[in-house]
Amino acid sequence: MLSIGKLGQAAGVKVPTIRYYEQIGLLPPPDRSAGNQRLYPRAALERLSFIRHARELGFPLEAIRDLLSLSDRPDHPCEAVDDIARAQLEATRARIARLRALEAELERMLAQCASGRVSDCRVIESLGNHALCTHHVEAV
Amino acid sequence: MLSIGKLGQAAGVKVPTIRYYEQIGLLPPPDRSAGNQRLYPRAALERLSFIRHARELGFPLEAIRDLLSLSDRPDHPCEAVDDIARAQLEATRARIARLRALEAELERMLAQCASGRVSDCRVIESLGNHALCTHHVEAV
DNA sequence: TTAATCTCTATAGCAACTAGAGCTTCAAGA
DNA sequence: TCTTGAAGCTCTAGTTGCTATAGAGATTAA
Ligand SMILES: [Zn+2]
Ligand SMILES: [Zn+2]
Ligand SMILES: [Zn+2]
Ligand SMILES: [Zn+2]
Repeated sequence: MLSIGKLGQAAGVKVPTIRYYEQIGLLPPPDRSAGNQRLYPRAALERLSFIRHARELGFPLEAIRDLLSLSDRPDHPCEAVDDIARAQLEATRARIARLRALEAELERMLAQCASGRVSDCRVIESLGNHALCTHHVEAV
Repeated sequence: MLSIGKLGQAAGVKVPTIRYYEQIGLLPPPDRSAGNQRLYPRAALERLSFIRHARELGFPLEAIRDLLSLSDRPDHPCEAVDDIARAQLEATRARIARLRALEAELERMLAQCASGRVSDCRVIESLGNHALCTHHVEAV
């Protein structure tokens, strides 16, 4: 059995985060010691590592909740799992596309600035005048 | 003079957002009508458009606050302005790099899945077993 | 004049944690 | 056995950048 601190260390998750996951129902409440401290079985480490890995990949907690409950049904087809992963891939690609447009605009602004006085700064000018943008992406 | 609604429409910013910007000191409190409604001069539209454009480019509000106060000193050198923009460019590039690594890992997971049962799903397996990842990026 | 539309303040909520206060429990050394 | 310090407990509030709601008052058009 693991204390919350050991579990956190083993999974690479901070202690308050574990308690937070329990609070929102992502981790089941574990048994307690005589002194009311949480004691986790080995299985909790697997589950928490799964969550951590999915978080690193950008899955929102709601998606992770679904993935976890799907993984409890090993005999079902994995279509729903793959759908969630595909949605995450799509979201990731959309964010990349948006950020690349922002990168290009920032680069352009900086390249045009001759680094003189603020009154001549192309960065300030471009920010103030939307029309100076060659391309534009709406918020996603 | 513009009402808050007209200002919001003109700048493409929602009314509660304008009030929020005033609350956090990003926009100066405007004069009020006899009936206590906000009345904005034309200059407020410029300022708000500047903020909106910077937000679209991903600048955090704190950076925008700095940009605005720098733009009030036209005779100063624009170094500090360019520094902020460069920092934003760097942050954008870092996020892109991270997202591209995530994209690759999601692609790999999905490509390897034969779409059978959950017990054989490579997506679930990869999420559960960190060691299956070929590359990895720490959170930024 | 009356109805529709705006605007006002204040409060609460979102994601996904993080930090702190003030307390209790536990493990190891003297 | 006692003591000390780390680790644990609960609860609340803060983070970022808004958005939503409620209930009231102001303004405008027909
Ligand atoms: Zn410049
Ligand atoms: Zn632009
Ligand atoms: Zn699958
Ligand atoms: Zn991985």
